Amino acid sequence: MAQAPGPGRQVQIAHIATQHYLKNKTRIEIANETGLSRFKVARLLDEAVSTGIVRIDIQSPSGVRLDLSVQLAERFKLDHSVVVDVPSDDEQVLQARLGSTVGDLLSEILTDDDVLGLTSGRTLSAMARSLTTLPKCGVVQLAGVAGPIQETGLEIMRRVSSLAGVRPWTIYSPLVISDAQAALGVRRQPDTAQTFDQFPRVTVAVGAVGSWQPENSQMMKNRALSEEDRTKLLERGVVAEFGATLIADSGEVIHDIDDRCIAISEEGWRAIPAVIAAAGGPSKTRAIRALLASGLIQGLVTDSATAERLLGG
Amino acid sequence: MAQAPGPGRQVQIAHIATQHYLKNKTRIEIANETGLSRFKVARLLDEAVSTGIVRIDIQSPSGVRLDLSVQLAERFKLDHSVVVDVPSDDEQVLQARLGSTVGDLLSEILTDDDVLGLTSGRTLSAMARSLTTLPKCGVVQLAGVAGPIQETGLEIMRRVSSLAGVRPWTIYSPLVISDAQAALGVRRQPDTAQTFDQFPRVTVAVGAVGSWQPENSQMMKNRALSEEDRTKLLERGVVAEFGATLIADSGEVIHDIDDRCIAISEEGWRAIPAVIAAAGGPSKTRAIRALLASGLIQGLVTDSATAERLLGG
DNA sequence: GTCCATTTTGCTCATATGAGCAGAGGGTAT
DNA sequence: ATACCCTCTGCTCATATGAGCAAAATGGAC
Repeated sequence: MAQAPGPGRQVQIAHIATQHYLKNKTRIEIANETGLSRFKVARLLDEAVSTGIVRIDIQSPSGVRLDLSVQLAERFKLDHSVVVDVPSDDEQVLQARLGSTVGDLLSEILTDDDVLGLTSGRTLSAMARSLTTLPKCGVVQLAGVAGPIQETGLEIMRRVSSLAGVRPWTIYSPLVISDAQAALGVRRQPDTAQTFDQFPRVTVAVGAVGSWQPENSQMMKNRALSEEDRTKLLERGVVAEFGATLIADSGEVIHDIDDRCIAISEEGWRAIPAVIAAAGGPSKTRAIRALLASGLIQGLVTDSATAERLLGG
Repeated sequence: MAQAPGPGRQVQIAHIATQHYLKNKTRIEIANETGLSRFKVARLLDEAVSTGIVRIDIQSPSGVRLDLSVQLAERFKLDHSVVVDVPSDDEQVLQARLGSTVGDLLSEILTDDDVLGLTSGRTLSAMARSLTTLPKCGVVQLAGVAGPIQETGLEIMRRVSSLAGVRPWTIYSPLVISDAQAALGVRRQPDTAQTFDQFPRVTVAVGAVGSWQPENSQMMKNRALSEEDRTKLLERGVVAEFGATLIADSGEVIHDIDDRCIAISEEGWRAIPAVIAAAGGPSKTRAIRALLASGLIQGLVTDSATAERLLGG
């Protein structure tokens, strides 16, 4: 007689469920109080959940979308996943929110023993502005400045290392150089060489994501990249950049201009135990998906609309 | 360091809570998968609930307000309590809904061994109309017909006993008689006397509630009650009637016209193991409260607005 | 670097719980 | 009334869990 329970039974179930789930009584205590066996109480509690009388939800009291965060972490095998609601479509608001969230995450994760690696970008600028405290960890710049405005990237390094109370390892160079020969010259400069020497020591890294298709990337705007360069790379299937690492939809890394870039290499990324990307918005979803497919990252901080797109298909 | 958890810890808590509460993994299984101790997992699960990340609610998937039902039962020490949402203020809609609900409750409770006692009233008419099946229990009319329309009360008895497949014990009499002497005569009639003889056998009773203050009562309209009668009884503090049993706010039963009434007595009610009242609406709330205070009933079927008024103070 | 206070952690052992099963109970057909 | 099938119930025993406590860890003051 698997029919729906009548009102009396429903109230009985609700009473027992209230005692257990809301008042933390054991099944044996409830059995003693109601005259039922503990087996019967257990079955009624199971029924309370299966009929929807008891509903257990993972809520998000603090604005972090915990449900989506857990789903992303499981789907993409991430060690760190934080999804936040961002009520505005404005890209600056989004970057500010993602920046402050990844800053909060770093404050939790980092210890004095860590070495923090950073790329550049507006999301990381927002992160640097929102941070208020860091442990005394190392701070290493992982890539030259992607965009036309050098000062922004250097401001990130200045601010973060100041909070950590350490001297930063910086790169006074653009991200992309006109030719491989000149890039060799840049890498030979003592300051840059010393920073590159720090790359293997990095234990936690945070990077922004550039999108090539659709175009939303500081690197693409870099004048050392000719129109021919861009066309060729798009034809090769580039859809994302992480530092200067170029990635196709499949996750394949495309190495065509590695020798012209002043940034950590693919192998360098893969040697870092905890790599976290901070990015979101409709124009970056494809790029984020490609980055996830590359296996380069162990963490992602994004917004809920992007998370839903990533999870949906 | 009792500060709010950061985003990373919140997601960790949400992950663990998801595994336990939604995927039914034990604390030991989760400990093995995450590398944490089972004690730590237990503490994180406690924190999930205390911070509101996990929320456990008693829902009402079927229209029975289980939360209010449980609260009423606990507050007023009721064995049976069913509260339903009634979206309309119309009294007929309310009575129909309460009638069908108490019918459902009876279908659950009654067995062949029971003897069902019934008063009259529109709520019980609705109950009789909505019932589709009953066990082969006895059916006893507990009170003469309160209102001016005799046929309605008899229709309840006819229909209910037909569903039970038994011959009903009826009372062909009004509820109130002009004087005690005449009432003695009515009780001496063989059919009525035999029905009264069944009263001690009743195991489950359902009654509607009449309100005297504010006035919403079929009994008050009974022409055997003079204006002087009514005035005197109101002065004595009557606010409710149950069958013909008159009750004051305090729950005290007022016996002034017992000898003129053709109905089960207070002692008769108190001898029945399961007495259920079915009533609701703003005009009956005070009466229901008085009835609850009397200790005459072990069950109540009402609407959610009335339940909230009863619970509110 | 040391000391102290507070918080966090892992433990023992008694109690709570669940999975699978055998027996009891209920309903329907004959 | 009896037989049969399905559902429900209470059981055993291995496993899960919690309360209270001692030890370890952490952070701040000096």
